[in-house]
Amino acid sequence: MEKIRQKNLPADERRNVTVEAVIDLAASTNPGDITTAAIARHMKLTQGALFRHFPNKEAIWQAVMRWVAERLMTRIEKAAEGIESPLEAMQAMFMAHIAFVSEHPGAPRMLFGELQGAKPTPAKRLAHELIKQYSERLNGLLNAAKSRGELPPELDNQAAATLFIGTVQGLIMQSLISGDMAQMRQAAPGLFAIYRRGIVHP
Amino acid sequence: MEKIRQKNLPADERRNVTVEAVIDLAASTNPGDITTAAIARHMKLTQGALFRHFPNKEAIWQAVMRWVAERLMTRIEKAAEGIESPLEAMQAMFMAHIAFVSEHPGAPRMLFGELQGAKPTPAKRLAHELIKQYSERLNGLLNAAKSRGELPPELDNQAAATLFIGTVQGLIMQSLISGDMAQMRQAAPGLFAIYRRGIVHP
DNA sequence: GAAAAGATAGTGGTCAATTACTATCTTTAT
DNA sequence: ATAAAGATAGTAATTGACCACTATCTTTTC
Repeated sequence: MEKIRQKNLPADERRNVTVEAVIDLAASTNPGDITTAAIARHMKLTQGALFRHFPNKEAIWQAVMRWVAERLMTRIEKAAEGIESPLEAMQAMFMAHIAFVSEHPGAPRMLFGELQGAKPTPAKRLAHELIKQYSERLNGLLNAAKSRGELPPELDNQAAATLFIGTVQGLIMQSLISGDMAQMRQAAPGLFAIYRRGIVHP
Repeated sequence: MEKIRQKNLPADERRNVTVEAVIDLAASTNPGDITTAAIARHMKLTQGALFRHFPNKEAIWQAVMRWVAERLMTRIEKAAEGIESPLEAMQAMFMAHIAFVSEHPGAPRMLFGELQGAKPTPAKRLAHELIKQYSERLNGLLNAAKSRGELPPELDNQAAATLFIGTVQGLIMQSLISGDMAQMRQAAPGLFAIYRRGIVHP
């Protein structure tokens, strides 16, 4: 009594497969150009069947953003876990972020694509929350580093946090443009080294 | 003999107006969602009339990218002109870039939007050329700074150039997200200061 | 008055979403 | 145990909205 090929997946699992299909497609397609037909084709389903599990396309996008936010944040938290030095923790977060993106190139593209949008869709709200959570985490680490004497007290937290995120975003952008994700992991340590010297010095 | 209201513009000028209309719309609309109808409406023209001046939509996008590349590069060249210190020149370029973007928020969105695309359109080729030209300019300045003793010779040019562009891109991204362009010009000096300390220090 | 620029009204194609139907799995009654 | 009944998942065809682009007629400009 073996399940060789399970054609009909339960609803929950089908939704998960859908999200992964979108992330997959986003690695090589502009998110705005991903059609429901393309998603369905990629998971070997008919286009109409998608709407048995999602009320509309926007709901799919929402599910994808939730997936990205959850996976990215837990990945970053885990990386920083148990590291006593805040500066070292920031470096670990940086590397974990880059590693996550190099495994899922579609993830940042969905995020950027959503943030570029004009009107406030539910998916965009999720993207905003992710960025906000990220910034607050960084701000906490910067303050901790200051009270431990690892960073000068006069450092502008806002600027330091913006530059951290900007460095990640910039590196991702360059890699997306060149299409070479391996290069990203290689360049990451050098970039963080420059950033670190910039915030450490008086 | 006064031209109070010239309804029918000559072809050249109409093309310029079209490009400006697209940049204008891109400030508040995802580039991929800008329709020819929206462009025409924004310049108080009927949709079909656009195709008297452009063979197709792709040609419009090409013209826009040319506009962005030309204006941005001349702006940056002018800013660095006559500054003897390469590091000071880089700072001037940084500020000029930020100023340009804050005046034309649609410009970086068109650029990013085009670079995200999968297949190689003519407009995307132009975008690539812009980035390449920019990188080479930076590389030259970094080398000049090294031979003048303003930067340590062991500095990784590739990393420094990536971080420069990344810093600009990251700042732009954050401002696009918050929708506050004034904040960008305010935050720019602090960001460049951190970057500068990062590359100067041994 | 001729050429250039614009208005009007289409065309074919693509997309998200809907509908009517079929297949497959699960539960329940005997 | 097993067949009937109900629930769940998927198919195939269609719909209406919208889009880039075109053909034809009208107005403006020199």
